[in-house]
Amino acid sequence: MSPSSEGQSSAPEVSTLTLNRLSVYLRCLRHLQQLGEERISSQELARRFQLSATQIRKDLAQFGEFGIRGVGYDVDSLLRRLRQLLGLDREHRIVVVGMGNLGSALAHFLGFEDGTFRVVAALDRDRDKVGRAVGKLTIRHSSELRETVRETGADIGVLAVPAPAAQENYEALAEAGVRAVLNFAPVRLRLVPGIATKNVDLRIQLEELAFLLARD
Amino acid sequence: MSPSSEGQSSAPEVSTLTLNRLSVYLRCLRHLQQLGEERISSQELARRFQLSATQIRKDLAQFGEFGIRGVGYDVDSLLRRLRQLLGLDREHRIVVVGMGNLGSALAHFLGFEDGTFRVVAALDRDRDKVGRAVGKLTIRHSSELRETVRETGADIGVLAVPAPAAQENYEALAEAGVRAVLNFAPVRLRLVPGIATKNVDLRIQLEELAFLLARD
DNA sequence: CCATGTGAACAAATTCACAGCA
DNA sequence: TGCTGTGAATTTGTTCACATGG
Repeated sequence: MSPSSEGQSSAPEVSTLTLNRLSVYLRCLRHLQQLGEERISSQELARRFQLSATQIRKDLAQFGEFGIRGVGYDVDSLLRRLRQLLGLDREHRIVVVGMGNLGSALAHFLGFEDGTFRVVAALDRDRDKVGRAVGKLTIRHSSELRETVRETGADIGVLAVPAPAAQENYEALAEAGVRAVLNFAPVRLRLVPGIATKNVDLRIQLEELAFLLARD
Repeated sequence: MSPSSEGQSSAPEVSTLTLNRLSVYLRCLRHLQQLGEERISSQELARRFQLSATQIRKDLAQFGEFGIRGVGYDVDSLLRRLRQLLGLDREHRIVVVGMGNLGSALAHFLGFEDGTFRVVAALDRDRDKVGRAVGKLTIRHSSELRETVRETGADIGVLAVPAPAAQENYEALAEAGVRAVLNFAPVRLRLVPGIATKNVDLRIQLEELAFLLARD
């Protein structure tokens, strides 16, 4: 099993690897668009961003014929298709649970001003933190999770609580109606069916670097 | 190419996937050790933490025979072997570049009190931030990177600067003598040979969730 | 015996090589 | 002609099934 556990979907099964590359392509295209480029070939895209041309084509071809043979891809329209494909044509609302260092930073950091992701609530179980401001938000108490999700229409939960509190808060998020969770706590969650769950484990990343350092 | 670009090592080539699972096993074992468990079979480990027993054995077997046939693994000694294998038997020193929300949080968060990773310096290019405290550290100016790395013996750099400044600061870290970099900036870095480089891209994680949400 | 360690079977992902179309 | 889209070949990763040995 991959260290980043996945949720469960139904349709033609697109892999996490592919999906993450689509995000990369999307970013590259945004960049090109800002540079005023109108067309790009897989070759050129690969060269500029250190990607694989064949893989770009394979990845895209999974979802339809987006390119023009002999020419390449139209930057604007590919951008549009990718955004749609990734579900970025509507805004996602994020509730962050756990207002420690990391949680507070994430509450600031995960809001993008482009109508894709917006942080709509910040919660903590520490009563002393409740009422404090985090950016434009006011911290609410964790016990108000259900109301918060209902009122704000949050569909994504970000877990930034200490490890021992993670499972409990994860389940609370699921209960409260969130459909996806990004977990920063260093634990293996017992997954709730129907909730798309991803782990971001910073210690694991550091340990990988430590291994590579030990190897030379 | 994987969205998390790897550095380059020499020896028997162990995959990122395996490596990350080893980190997971390590964590599970720490947990078991705290519970006072002395022995564990791959089966039992798999059951408790939702892993695959065969895969645990394959992963471990790559590095030697750690188990006792008919019995299982000795928690303590396996823990020791894994720590050693992952290069966690010595302390790694981290310098964080970029003291925005995320950088400051990481400076707090990435220090573990167990002799494996310690944040030894925090830098920013904004003169107004220089001199401020972040935890027990005082922010220094980015131009002092080289001296900072020399003085502190930092071997890992954490990049938490805005996207446009990432490449430049990445190369500066490499120049300054750091051997590994964990990049949080949402860019595809042009890699410096000999520098182990990993990307943690939070937007990509969110976009994966967005896709999964769009799919039902 | 029983759980590890492992070759062999299988599955997934990537790369190759080229057919097909603007 | 030149680049996309794609089957076929290859490589990489996972699972199976069992021989091995404490």
